[in-house]
Amino acid sequence: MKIASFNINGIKARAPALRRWLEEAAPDLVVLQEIKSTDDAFPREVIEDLGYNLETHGQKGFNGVAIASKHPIEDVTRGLPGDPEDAQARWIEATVTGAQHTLRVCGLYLPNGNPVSLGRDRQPVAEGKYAYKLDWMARMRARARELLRSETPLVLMGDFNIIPEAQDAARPEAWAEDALYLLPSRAAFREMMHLGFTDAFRARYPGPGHYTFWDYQAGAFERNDGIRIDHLLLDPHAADLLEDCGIDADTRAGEKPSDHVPIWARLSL
DNA sequence: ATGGTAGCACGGCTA
Repeated sequence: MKIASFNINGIKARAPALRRWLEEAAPDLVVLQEIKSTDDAFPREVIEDLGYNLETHGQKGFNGVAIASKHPIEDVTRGLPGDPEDAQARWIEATVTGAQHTLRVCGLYLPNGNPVSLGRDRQPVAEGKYAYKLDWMARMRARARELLRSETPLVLMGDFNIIPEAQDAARPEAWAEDALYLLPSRAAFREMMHLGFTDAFRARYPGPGHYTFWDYQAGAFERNDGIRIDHLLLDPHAADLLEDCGIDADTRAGEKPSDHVPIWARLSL
């Protein structure tokens, strides 16, 4: 089964590019982020016409996630547990069944966290949007712990808005005081990983120069000034099924592209 | 210090 994640940055603007990629890459399942649409306004035919089932968790104007799958989508839940006050649409879960295994999928759009206010000592202060990011990551870790107890294949994938290591940025120094790279952000990500997750891409491609996002501004893509912030995390059961993984960087060079590109993995489910 | 680009939706926020 080929599974993928793609931050499309607006379903209405991205419908043609998304359709082209779905036809070309033909994933069995894809989680989408930044659909920037309510469930009602989502142009479902863009995805359903290609033979996918679709479950959305939308919000007006911002955020919003979805799961599309050629297999039936079962046991869907919407929203990240842990804060009933949190109205932002950033988390969706579902179960799909392959020939031999069942897979629990979490599709996520982790908060960006900028701007970060720095104290007199130039250390980040956990307030406002940055506090929301760190709180959200603690809630994600708690949910991951719960899901790991089932001892069945589990994958967390999406736009994590985290640059895990210096080698995941073309110019790490440019991100030194950014919420995507600050030490508390990377530490929280490592805490998650230490529950037992495998970064599917890193498992197959060690080394620098692999990115999933290039800013629209200042010709970042042409200069390959990118960062790797979209990730596919596998629990030990799913990691044992990993066959292949890749980044479809060429979609960034297409017509009216998203600023992110798809990442995918093949699991022997 | 600022501005560079894009999406949603039509003003200003988010990234």
